[in-house]
Amino acid sequence: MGTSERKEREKEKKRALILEAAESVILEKGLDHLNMDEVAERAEVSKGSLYLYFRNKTDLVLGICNKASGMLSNDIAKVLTKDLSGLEMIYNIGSTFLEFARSHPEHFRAMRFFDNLKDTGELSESEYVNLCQVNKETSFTSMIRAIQIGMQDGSINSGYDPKELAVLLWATSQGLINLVQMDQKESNFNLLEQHNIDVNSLFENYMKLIGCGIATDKEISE
Amino acid sequence: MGTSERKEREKEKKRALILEAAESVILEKGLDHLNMDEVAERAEVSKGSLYLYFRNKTDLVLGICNKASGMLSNDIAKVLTKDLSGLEMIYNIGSTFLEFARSHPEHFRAMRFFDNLKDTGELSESEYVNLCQVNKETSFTSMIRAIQIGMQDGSINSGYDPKELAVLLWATSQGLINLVQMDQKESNFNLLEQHNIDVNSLFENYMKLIGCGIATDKEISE
DNA sequence: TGTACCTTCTGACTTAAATTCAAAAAATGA
DNA sequence: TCATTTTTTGAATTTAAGTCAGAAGGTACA
Repeated sequence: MGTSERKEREKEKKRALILEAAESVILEKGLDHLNMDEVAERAEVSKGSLYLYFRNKTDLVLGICNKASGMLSNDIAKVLTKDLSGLEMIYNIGSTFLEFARSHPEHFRAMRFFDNLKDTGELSESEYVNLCQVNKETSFTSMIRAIQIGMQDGSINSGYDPKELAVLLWATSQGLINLVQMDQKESNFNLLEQHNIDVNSLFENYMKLIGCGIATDKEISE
Repeated sequence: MGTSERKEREKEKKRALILEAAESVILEKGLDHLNMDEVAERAEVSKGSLYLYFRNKTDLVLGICNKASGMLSNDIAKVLTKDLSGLEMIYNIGSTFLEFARSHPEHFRAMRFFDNLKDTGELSESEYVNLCQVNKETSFTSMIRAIQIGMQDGSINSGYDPKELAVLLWATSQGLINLVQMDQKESNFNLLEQHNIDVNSLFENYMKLIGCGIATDKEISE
């Protein structure tokens, strides 16, 4: 009867609508001022309806994390299509990551929210958990790919296990970006500002530091 | 009349008592199941009293963060008293950091809570904010010191700005430790486990990666 | 010792926000 | 058109933080 398919589609559309409403709240007020009443109001549905489309608030935020991590993993995947050496790809992925966090800070925060949930072990039964995880894995796989390419083309030192190196790059760049993001909010006391450190120079030095560690000797001398 | 001093001391004692109660809840149930009723019960005071000693829940958690960051900064300061090269000190500080996070995961989480507050810009008017920040600065300063020592004794490449390098090391090791901590909680999907990566080997490789970047050539050849 | 005053403590109350659910409204299909 | 199913609603519930008027306990001085 085909009706059910249409309904399914409409349901998805509405779900997307609610997500957009939630995003708009987040962009305006920040993730930790997200509240269900306001989402309902902006999405022009009743509060009760939200819960027909999302299991709970966490589920809703994970929905946003899913969009966010999807965007990021796309951006990262694009790097692999460029005509670059593996090492350059790694640099590029790093910039992409940083650029994403700077231009979508609240989305980036939603991704951290997901990580935090994992950290506390309370992942709930959100269907988005798997989607988020897949997005993350996808980005991560791109990273591994770039490293493998670099090992093949001789731009990256083959002495490391590609996966392990990918984890290292992932974790360290995440740490760096978190710090940068934290420092953007003004406060009476923040590392970068206080020590007069420029983000771009910091990032370059990160690349240099990492670069020294992973590039082949040939590459370094250039 | 001296009474007020005694009272002040007693007030501090009680404050510490409440903090301990809160810590015990956190150790048992995790930071995000901390609730004021339970703290009151364990500290054997009324709920209202909590608010005589702490402005609000955030203030209480920052009190714990203060303890935590104090412990960590002490541990780190100790490294500087050892008879080591600057580069070895940096390694040591890294291990100290990792070790701290592994043995006091909830305290470490409380420190992240502080960072998160800074991130969202809502530091409230907790008196602990400054204390936490000072602790952090202290650790950070130890790091700078170690780097300077290393540049003097020739174990660390002088090509970097010590502060900037310290920020890099700080941020990247934080990122790495966050990842490790996340992965400790079991979940159906986590990077390290899934890719069969051992934490110790990961950490060693981090040191190696970083080491290549910051050590002097002389040092590397050894 | 009694009493006025001050400080600290208490727990019932208020508030805010997430979540539920019985009943209303809308859609479906014979 | 009308019975049945699906979807929506918003008032009610729940939970946990935070408040505050009054109780309890101290202190000082006659």
